[in-house]
Formats: sequence, structure tokens, C-alpha cells
Amino acid sequence: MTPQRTPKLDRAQVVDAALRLLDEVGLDGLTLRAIAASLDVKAPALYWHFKDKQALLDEMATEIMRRMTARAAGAGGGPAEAPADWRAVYLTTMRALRAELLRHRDGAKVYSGARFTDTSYAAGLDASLHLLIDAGFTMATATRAWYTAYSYTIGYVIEEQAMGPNPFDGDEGYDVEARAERLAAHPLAAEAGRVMFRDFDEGFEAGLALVLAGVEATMTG
Amino acid sequence: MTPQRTPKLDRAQVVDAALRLLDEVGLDGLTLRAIAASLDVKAPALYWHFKDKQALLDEMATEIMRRMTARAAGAGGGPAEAPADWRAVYLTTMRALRAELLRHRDGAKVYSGARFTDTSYAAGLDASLHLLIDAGFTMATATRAWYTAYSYTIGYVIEEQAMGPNPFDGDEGYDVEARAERLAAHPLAAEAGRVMFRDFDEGFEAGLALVLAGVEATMTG
DNA sequence: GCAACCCCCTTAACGTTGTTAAGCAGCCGA
DNA sequence: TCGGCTGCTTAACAACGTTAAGGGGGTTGC
Repeated sequence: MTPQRTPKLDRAQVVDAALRLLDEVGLDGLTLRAIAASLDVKAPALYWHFKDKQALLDEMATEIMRRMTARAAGAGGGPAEAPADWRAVYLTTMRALRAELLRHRDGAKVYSGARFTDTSYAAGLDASLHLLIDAGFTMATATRAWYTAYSYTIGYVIEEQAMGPNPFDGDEGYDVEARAERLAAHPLAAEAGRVMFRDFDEGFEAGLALVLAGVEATMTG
Repeated sequence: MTPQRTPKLDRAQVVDAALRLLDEVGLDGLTLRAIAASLDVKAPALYWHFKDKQALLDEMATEIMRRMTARAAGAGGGPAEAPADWRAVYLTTMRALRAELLRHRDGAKVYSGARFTDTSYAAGLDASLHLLIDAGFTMATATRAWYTAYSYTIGYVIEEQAMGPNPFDGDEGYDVEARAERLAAHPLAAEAGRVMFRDFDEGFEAGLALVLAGVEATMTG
């Protein structure tokens, strides 16, 4: 499993192995013994690098956040130093967050249950807010605009990973047709399931567009 | 702890006891042995009423949802059978959801990790969608409007309960001033913490208003 | 009136988990 | 060559979810 047996472990290797294993076994199966085994090591060895399991989970969440930042910066929309449109950055950031959460099984749960171990998220946030303020937002409205889309994205992906098909094993996900049958007495609610739980990519974009429209409307109002 | 020792247990009593205990000990401390003890019973007794722990958690989430529905119906805005404004119902529903999630420690985590055990949510959802469609929404836009606010609310409360002060024990919550100091190099990000993590009630309302504004904007657009 | 039965709970136990204690091999500076 | 730090090991612990087996008490059938 491990390509080369490096003589010494470090935190980054443990986090990488844990994120890889997460995709195979899910959050419930992510035990310290299993992580250690995938590194050719025994479980207590991990305590040399992390205070406890939560510290490892926190570091995993921080790594996901760092990759999200990198992805957002990469897909900035246009050439490197072009004067960016706040709308494009806003959308790109949230799409990158969702994409990175979806890259790992139970990614949203790991992410939302953790606290970051460093401040590497701050630069990107700072830049985004700067862009918004330059566009005429106040500190408060800029922060609110950002945090609202952030909350929406977290909530959406948590629901998506709980209900949707699981790309990491063969789980078909929530059976929307069976749901519709159970809800025969409430046809609108039944039909709504087909809208909510079918095309998650399109659904996310539609909701995100809605939030953005709200930001623009309250800004110009 | 238990007021009267009823001779027999049922599912509702177990769910009630579990929700009460959740507030004291949090999700991590919510063990089957502790729940059983609070009912003057041994842990395996719970397996007579529930297939496994997840089934109990699912029932707890369903109970939270039922109370949310009851709360939303109670605060419908005005007299019982008045022709309701879709905006009022929309806001009331999301406020009721947040309120019910906040009533329990780790309420949002319990809720978002579970699947409902019955279809009692459908009636309320059906009525809400009906209201939106009467107001000129299509099936798809009505569902999207509802689900976007729903996702936002879930995500917001998850973050709120992870970061905010914990009313169930004495936890002060995330120290926003310490955070600001750590982020001295990024003044906007530092200041944003004070907006995001200070007044959660006001913050939720502002974000919810934003989403509603987006719904209205895309509807009339 | 008694036997059979089913409901609901108990005691006992199993395997697994996160975590701690103690110790041991290898390297590095003196 | 010695002492100490680094980074891992083995052994063990308490607690967890869960299963197996059994037993007491009420109800039913005859």
C-alpha cells in the first residue's frame, strides 16, 4: 500500500494517509489503527505527531481548506493579475470549497466538525473581502455576503453527501422514487425530492446564483 | 432523575431521555449506557426498541423536525386561517428550524447526520411549496428557493454550534479577540471574525434576508 | 388451575476503539 | 564511550456498541 517506506513519519504524511483512507472506509471506519497500518506503523505512533484524534481531524480539515484556497486561486478567472470581478471570485471560491469537500468521502462532516490549526485561510478571505469593499460594500455587508454563501455551501454539501450517491463505494444513495411513492399524499413534496436530490451540481449552482442575486439586490437597494 | 418509574418503556420515552441527556453531555458523551441509566434500565434494553444506535439518532432527528414543524405552525404569523404571505411562512419556517436545532447541544450535527423515520415533514413542505407556486413560482424555482434557505440554515447552525458559546455547559466558545490577534497580518479577515462570530441571531437574520432578497430578485427578473 | 407463550428486560460477554505507560533501538553531540 | 533526545514498539486499560442467552411477569388457551 505504501509506495516507499520512509524511515520517518511527519504530520503531513499522516494527514495524507488519513485523507486517502477516509475515501475507502468513511468517517466511521477511520480508526487510528487503520491509519497507522496504512503507514506501516502501530497506532500509538500517531500520538507522537498528534495530541489526539481530534487534532488529526483538525489538521485534515485544515488541509482541505488549504487545497480549496489553492484551487480557488488557480481558477481565478482569467490571467494571473487581472483586476478580478468580485462576483467571479465569490462564485469561484464557493465552487472550489464544494469541489474540495466532495473530493473526500464525508468531507463536509470532517470539515465542519473541526477547527483550523493555522491561519492560512486568512489571506484568501482578506483578498475576497478587499474586493467586495472596493466594490462598495461595507465591512459588515461584505462579511455577511461572504459568510452567507459559505454557510449555504457547507449545508448543501453536508446534505449532498448524506443523501446523494456515494462515489467512493457503490452506494446508490437516497432512492428518490421510493420517497416519491411514500409521499403520494403530498404531491408537491414528492416532486420536490426529484428536484432536490437528483442533479446536485445544477442544484448547487442554482442556489448559489440565488444567494449572489440577493447580495446584489441588497447592495443596490 | 426519572420522575416516576413507569413499568414499561416506549420509543418516545427513550427519544425524550436521549434528547435531554444530549444537552448535558453532548454528542460525544451520548452513550447507550448513559441513556439507559437515565431511564433506570440497562443498555441492551434499548435494543428492544431500536435496531441500533443510528436508529435512535434518526428518531431523535425526526422528533426535532416534528417540533420544528409544530413551532412553525404555531408562529404562522397572524390568525389561524388567514391567507398567509409566502414570505412570512418562508422566514418563519427557517427561524423555527434554527430555533429547534439550537434547543439541543449539537442539535445540528444530530439532525444533519440522520434520515427521517417517517414522512411527517411532508405536510408542511407541501403547504409551503403550494404557497410559493400560488405566488407565481414554478415547481423547480419554488423547490430551489426552499432548499437554498434550508441548506443555509443547516450550515449556519452547524457553524454556530461549533464556534459559538455553548449555553449547555460553561464553554465560552471561540475567542474572537484571540483570533483577531492571530490575524493581525490580515486586518479584514480579523475584523470579519467579529462580524461572523459575535451576534449569531442578528447574523442569521441578515443572511436569511439576503437569501430571501435573492429569491425575490430572480422571481421578478 | 395450570401450562404455554410472549413481552420486555437482565446478566454476561465479545471485539474494537481511543488513549496511556513503559521501554527500546538508533542517532547525535560531548 | 557515554548520555540524552527522537521516534517508534509492546502491553494494557477503560469504555463503547452490540450480541447471546436467559428469566420474571402478565396474558391466553384449555
